[in-house]
Amino acid sequence: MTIKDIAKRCKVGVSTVSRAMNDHPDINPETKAMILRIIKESNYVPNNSARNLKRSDARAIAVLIKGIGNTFFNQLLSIIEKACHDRGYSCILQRVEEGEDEIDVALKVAKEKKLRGIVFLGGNFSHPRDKMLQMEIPYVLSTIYSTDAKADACASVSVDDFAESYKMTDYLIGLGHRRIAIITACREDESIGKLRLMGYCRALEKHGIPLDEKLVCYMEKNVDQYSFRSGYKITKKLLKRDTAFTALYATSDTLAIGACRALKEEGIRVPEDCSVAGFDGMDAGEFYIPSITTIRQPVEEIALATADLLFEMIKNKEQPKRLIFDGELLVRESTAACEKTNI
Amino acid sequence: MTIKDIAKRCKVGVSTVSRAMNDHPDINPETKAMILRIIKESNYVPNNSARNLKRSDARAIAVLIKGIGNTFFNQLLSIIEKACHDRGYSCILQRVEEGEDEIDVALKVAKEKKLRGIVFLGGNFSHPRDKMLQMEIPYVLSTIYSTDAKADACASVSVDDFAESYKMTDYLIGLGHRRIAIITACREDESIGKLRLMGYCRALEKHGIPLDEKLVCYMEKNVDQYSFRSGYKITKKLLKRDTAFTALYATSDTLAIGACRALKEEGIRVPEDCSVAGFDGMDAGEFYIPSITTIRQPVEEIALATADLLFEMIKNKEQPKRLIFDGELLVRESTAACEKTNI
DNA sequence: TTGTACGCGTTATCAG
DNA sequence: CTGATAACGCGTACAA
Repeated sequence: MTIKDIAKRCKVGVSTVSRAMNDHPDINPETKAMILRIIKESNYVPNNSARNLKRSDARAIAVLIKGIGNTFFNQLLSIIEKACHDRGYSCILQRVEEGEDEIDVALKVAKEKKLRGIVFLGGNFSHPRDKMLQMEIPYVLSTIYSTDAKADACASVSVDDFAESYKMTDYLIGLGHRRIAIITACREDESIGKLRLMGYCRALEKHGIPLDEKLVCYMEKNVDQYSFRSGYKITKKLLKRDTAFTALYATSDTLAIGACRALKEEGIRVPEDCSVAGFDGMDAGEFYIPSITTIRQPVEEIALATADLLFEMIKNKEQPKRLIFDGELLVRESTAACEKTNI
Repeated sequence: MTIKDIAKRCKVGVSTVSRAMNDHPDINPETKAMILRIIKESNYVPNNSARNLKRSDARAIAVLIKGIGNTFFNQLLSIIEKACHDRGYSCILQRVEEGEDEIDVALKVAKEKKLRGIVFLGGNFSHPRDKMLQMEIPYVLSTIYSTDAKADACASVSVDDFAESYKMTDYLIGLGHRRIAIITACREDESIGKLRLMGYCRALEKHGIPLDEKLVCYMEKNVDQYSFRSGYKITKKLLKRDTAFTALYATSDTLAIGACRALKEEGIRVPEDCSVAGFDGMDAGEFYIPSITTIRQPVEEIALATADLLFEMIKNKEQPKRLIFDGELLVRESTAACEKTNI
């Protein structure tokens, strides 16, 4: 069943059928209606490959995700996909393995699939400039940001991870905590992980609290990074170090939940003996017992803005820009004032 | 940059280039090496659309997911995608909206994308026979199953939801519970939701416990079905009914977690005042406090078997078959012996 | 407003 | 072993 068969059945030329399908203006509305009806009856579906071959591009974008286990991305993806759908675009999901270079992957699929744009979710985003320049189609980093100075040219949508992380640390300090452990990304991180760590450091500094490296727990590289298990394991390790702390700031809600479990198993109560805070504002943290104090990222807004920005860049060739949304400190059950005055 | 350009650069015909790219036997190894080198140097990537247009099929399968929020599917997807990758197949992710008909979607994308096979995740799978017959390419239901009698013709890989649900209910009864509430799928469910409910009913029956409809909580349709929030809301409603129960069996771990939160807010302790059990064996349940007693589905095995079965059907045109894996009852902290003897 | 004919980039079938 | 050439299904100048 091809466009020719439909043309025959309708007793018209193929171009007329094509016009009917693609909402072209130059067509008699009646012929169009008739053709559309017959198409439906014959349940004919145009061959995508042939269309794309003809069209210079595929009317599609791709979302590249590094670290797909991360539930946080699912919500984003969901909304972005809908935004594409509404605009008549296809949305191709492409996962990037932990070790892979996202730009290489992007370059390849962009050519292969003739994409019009790309959204990057997750991963470290620091790449040599010449590589970035190879990217000829618009792209947006969503909920990530490169700490790289050269990165200003990148379009991105996110919260200000540095400021939000500062906010959380400041809040913990305000509760009287002085010895605050942090679970952060791997040492090599040049993205939000680093920014969140920097926010933490800055807050300590402002309050005249010296940074204790023994309280900084880096995630392992190439392991399921922001996962329950990761938070659990790291906290267990931290406890073995025998370094006192009255608060634990995990840089994601999943990590925080894993941490709570580890603390509980060692007989440490949250928040009575130790406060725990997360980041992201995921559902899981809301229903956890105790519910997790966190920074809520406005996921819907971020996702919508990501799509809007990308499509603006596609349509109007606008310059890339950096959009920043406010996070919200959600104080819940897992944090409390510091009782111990002399640690 | 097309195959022709490469041919020119290499001073050979296009067919030779094609042969080099596609590992055809009839080619001089040296020419091949040379061509491959030049391809790499020019960083040329063949146009997928053109390939697929020529090829009768796209060397791709699709995974159709209904209810993508469900974290459970992510693990499956991850493994299935890898299996595809290893076999040189593309894996296309296609989400199905809650109200959509998965077969319609499948039929459409199968044609559009010239797929070789389809995996279905989630959703109710009861469709009129003639519709099923329209599916000309192999397909496998993974972790779902149709309760429809006509469904025997479907290939499927899952646990025996009926038996596993029976197992869980039987375990709770063994702890001395008599009044066991259940959170189950929506009333219209004809898939695993119904099976799990049936397993529950059967277990009660075996032990001579009459079914109390007031203890059966159906999820709402068209709402994020197996979610934390859903479990939370339903449990709140259940508590308002003022019907006594000493155990609550939620048919997914996420539901169970939401339920625990609701119970806690009403001052009901888990497991002291009320036992809570889940289903699936997801990470979230393991790290929850209290950790959730559950039936673990062997996700990796199921995913692997799904891919194996599908590719067998694609390659050898094997008959569809039904594969069943054993679930595992994981007794954790959320369940305990029933203390109250006279309810 | 409609139809004809060409070409998009690739692979497969030939004939050399 | 290699090269020319005909499809694949569709969109679109261009002619009618």
